[in-house]
Amino acid sequence: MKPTVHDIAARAGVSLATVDRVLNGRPGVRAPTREKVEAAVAELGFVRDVAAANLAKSRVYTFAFIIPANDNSFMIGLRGELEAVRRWAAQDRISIQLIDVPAFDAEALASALDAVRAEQMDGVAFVAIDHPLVREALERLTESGLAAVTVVSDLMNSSRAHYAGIDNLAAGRTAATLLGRFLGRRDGPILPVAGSLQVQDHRERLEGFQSVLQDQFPERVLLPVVEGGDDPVRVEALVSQAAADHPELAGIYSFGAGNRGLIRALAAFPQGRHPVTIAHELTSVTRAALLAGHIDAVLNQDAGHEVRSAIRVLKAKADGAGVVVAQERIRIDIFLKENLP
Amino acid sequence: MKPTVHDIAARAGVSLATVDRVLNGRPGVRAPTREKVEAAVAELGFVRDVAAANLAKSRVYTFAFIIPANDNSFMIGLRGELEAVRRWAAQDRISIQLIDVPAFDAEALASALDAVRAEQMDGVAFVAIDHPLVREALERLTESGLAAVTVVSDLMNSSRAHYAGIDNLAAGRTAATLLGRFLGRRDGPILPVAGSLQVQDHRERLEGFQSVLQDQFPERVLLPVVEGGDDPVRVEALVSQAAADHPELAGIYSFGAGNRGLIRALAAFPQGRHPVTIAHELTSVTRAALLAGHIDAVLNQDAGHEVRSAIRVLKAKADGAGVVVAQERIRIDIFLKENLP
DNA sequence: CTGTTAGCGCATTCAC
DNA sequence: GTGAATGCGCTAACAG
Repeated sequence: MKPTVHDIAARAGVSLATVDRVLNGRPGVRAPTREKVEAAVAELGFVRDVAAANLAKSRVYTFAFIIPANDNSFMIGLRGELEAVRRWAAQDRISIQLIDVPAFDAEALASALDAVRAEQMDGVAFVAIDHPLVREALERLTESGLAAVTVVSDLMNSSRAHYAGIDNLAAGRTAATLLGRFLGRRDGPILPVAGSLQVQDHRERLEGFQSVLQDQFPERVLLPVVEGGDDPVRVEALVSQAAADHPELAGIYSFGAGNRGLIRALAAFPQGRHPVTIAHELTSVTRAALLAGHIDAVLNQDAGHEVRSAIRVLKAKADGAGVVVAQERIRIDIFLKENLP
Repeated sequence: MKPTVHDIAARAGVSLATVDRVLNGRPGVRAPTREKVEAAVAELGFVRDVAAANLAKSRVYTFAFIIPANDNSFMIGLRGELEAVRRWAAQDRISIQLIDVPAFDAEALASALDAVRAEQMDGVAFVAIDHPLVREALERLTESGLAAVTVVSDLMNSSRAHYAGIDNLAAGRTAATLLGRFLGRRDGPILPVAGSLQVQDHRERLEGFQSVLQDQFPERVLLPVVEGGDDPVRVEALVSQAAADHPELAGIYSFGAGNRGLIRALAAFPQGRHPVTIAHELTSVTRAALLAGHIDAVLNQDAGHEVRSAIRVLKAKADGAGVVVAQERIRIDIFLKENLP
């Protein structure tokens, strides 16, 4: 049988209350007593039963998710996953509060973080924006003992406990390899379509893409990157324009949102002159395009996995427990028509 | 506050014991009393606190994993994942027993299943072999109220509660698309290398592969499949032989184990005549080969995910709870050099 | 058939 | 500083 607090108390010759004080690092125990208890814990290999502890405390974990009020399919999907996970999480006594902030608004994000700090929650997950205001708010947060994890977009060299998202540099590199190899000997330039180069993720994807292209496919011409602002209408216009300017257009790497516009532009290409296209995020739009043959591959980050991972990590931090590292690594999923879920 | 058994008892005008009897479907309650309790449960929206219940019962979930004593890297990795998950699972009061059976031995598997049944465990996960003896043992198992899930290899139209593994037909189709597109206009036949066509998984992969190849790349010649028996030595000999017989060999799809032999054979190819190669399962061998450029893509099933998924499903069944469906779907991972974890 | 009671492993008042 | 007692939500004897 696993040792309990009773066993520890007996072994150390003290009462339950004292054991509890030591275990939870509370004051009011003389050093020699504390050492006796710690020795007993080590000798018996005691590990506290978190479930029982939570029951006794009637503990409810309260986590906040700060999500940009962005209306693209990916963010909508993320919200959906969060909602779906809520009931599942409730069974584990964890309650999740969803906080909306305007998209791309560092100031709003920073004050949302401060608000969370004021509410004394157990942890917070947020889609990061790399901005001094956000960084400062994050530091304040972690200094108050709150666990913070970034989701989808990271904040390097900060005090966040974890990042639940993909390596965007690697994603760009993957796209380049796939596109280069799918194109084979087919001539023609490649058009990179960003959402916004203001965003760290997109910059990283582009950087990875360019680097592999130069390295592995040096003869391939890369057109100047265009920014669609994650807006279908603008994306459609930009792609159509590029098609007109470069009749030989052979490939497209779309690494922002607004893929609805991309698909519309692609549908206008003449048969057989269809550029090889790779896009990001599996949504109803990209899924349909993949099946229809308009898109050749989709790189995806699993929003559900990201949400669940963030919660697991937050809970582990709150319990002072460890995580299964491999389980928390978010993969760069490659979807072709054939391996669609 | 969430309602507790006390609230139900008060609302229904009965005692805790009676509530408990109804909740757990135990006999000894008159129909009208039972209905009163059920009404109270429904009205208050009561859901029982599984953690508290387990604490009261001192419940320990006991699950068995029946794994073939196969010494290929994938199975070794699977064992490793199982081991890694054990400590994590122990925190949730779940104990996992690992049972070895000789590989490809239906009779041994069937008696292992019977042994598990005799031991009154809570659930069992096993790598299935499609054989009448196994099917019968499985039926006996589930009829005794045990939950069973298949891992890696499924048993269709059986009473298993869940399959934690990939769609092998889709995997074969994915391989064909990737290989066909990577080859582009390069001439030459493709060699399919199986482990054993006795195994359902391998048959399915081949079937999917052939079907897409005929459909999408009808001009491509597919050589007769060779069976390496998951043995590196035999695989090396077979691939070398094929290379000698077909100097123009352009592609290889290896969908069994023994990839160490495949890599050795590939290393002997002259520069620039290297066939485009796709293999299964990311191991230290295939990872190194991917990085070295000997292999072009690896299709993978995440053994850690499969193990954790099997455990989650088994636990959910034992609790009579539901699962997050999307979380339990095992993806066909595509790994290129660029998106290696 | 139904109710009372004592715990599961831990945390938290309150006395001493 | 330390200890005894009570309860978290639920189950499982044992009575009645």
